[in-house]
Amino acid sequence: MSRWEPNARERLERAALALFAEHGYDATTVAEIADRAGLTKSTFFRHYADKREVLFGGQDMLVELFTQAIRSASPSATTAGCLAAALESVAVAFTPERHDVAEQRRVVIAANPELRERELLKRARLSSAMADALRARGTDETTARLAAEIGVLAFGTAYARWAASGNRQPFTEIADAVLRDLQARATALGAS
Amino acid sequence: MSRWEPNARERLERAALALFAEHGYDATTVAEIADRAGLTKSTFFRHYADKREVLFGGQDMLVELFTQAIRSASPSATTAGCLAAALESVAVAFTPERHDVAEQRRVVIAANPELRERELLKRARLSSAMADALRARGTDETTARLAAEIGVLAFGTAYARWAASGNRQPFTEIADAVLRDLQARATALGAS
DNA sequence: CAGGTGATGAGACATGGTGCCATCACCTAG
DNA sequence: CTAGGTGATGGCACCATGTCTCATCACCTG
Repeated sequence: MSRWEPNARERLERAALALFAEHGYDATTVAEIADRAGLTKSTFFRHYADKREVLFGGQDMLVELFTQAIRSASPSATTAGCLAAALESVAVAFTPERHDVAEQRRVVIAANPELRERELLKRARLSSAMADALRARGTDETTARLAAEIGVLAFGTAYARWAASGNRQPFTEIADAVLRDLQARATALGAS
Repeated sequence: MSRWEPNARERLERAALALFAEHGYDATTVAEIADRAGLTKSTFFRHYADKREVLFGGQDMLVELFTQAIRSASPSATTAGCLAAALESVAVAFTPERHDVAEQRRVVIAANPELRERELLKRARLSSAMADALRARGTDETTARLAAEIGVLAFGTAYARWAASGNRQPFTEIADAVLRDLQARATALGAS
């Protein structure tokens, strides 16, 4: 178990989540996280730009899934159809066996303003990437931004419901229902 | 010009904006800001929770204006009508004489990821407050959240256009056009 | 076995941010 | 006019985050 144990990132993420859940985010120092992972502060910051990032390792994959789904959608698909496809494509990241970790992570983030702020940044990046992907297939500027915002709102709502304690409903079903609801309300709102 | 010069907050905000514009946000220390304002680091942190906050002093007023406009809207007003009223009510904060400072502030924030992140937090608070105000007048949960998101998107777009160099169009006109555009797109998006 | 490569360790350093206590201006009671 | 109370400030110690540089070590390759 020397210096070259593999999976440094994974070890750091596990250690961080466990310590945050036990003592809280503020009361946990980077040195403690690194210690628990058998590493040092230096190595932590070589893997993560700051302390918050250790909880957001999977975000790049999420962005990739969203944009890939939109890029590979049929040219004749509607914008709303693209949103549905994008939401469906990320379901692979929210399998039942990841449910417990997701819930733990959700609680930790919810308890700390600094982490909620970082989550907003991640959501904004997601929205921005979706808008780019929509524009790339010819959607006009305003619709692209609006649809991306609705998509992120739907994702956030669906993720929260999926991760909430006790709810074992598949992510796809939740996301589908949320998106349909939002779409209907958008119609009513625009028509008023 | 001793210890008890008044308007400490205002002096700190001016000093901070000037230094950020000249040397950049990162290259400016809190001690330098305080020095320039004739104060000390201690006093800075007594007025602002952290270094970023010094650029977001007017946010509470913005929230107040938005929610007040929605609260005082006619019970028979549509949700979209509430958004329009809210956007119109904040125009008092964006008078021509504040244009230059706003533009300077916009540039500083745009140049720094940390500050952009904080701006997202402020927008989220705005959205949350608007959704609360809408719910308070009977709007259903989903519509309230969606409308608040659209309202903030409209505000952000309008503010950016208003503050952008050279544009001297009144805020009200810009906001109105942006909101109408978004409303039309929302209809089309929902109907697809 | 010599050298290159890449991840890690170690420690100095600046800054952000917190906490405590002393200081000073102003106000008010007596 | 003085004594004390109040509130904003200064000064300083302190810890954690985050940056930087250099040494170290494992592994691989010629």
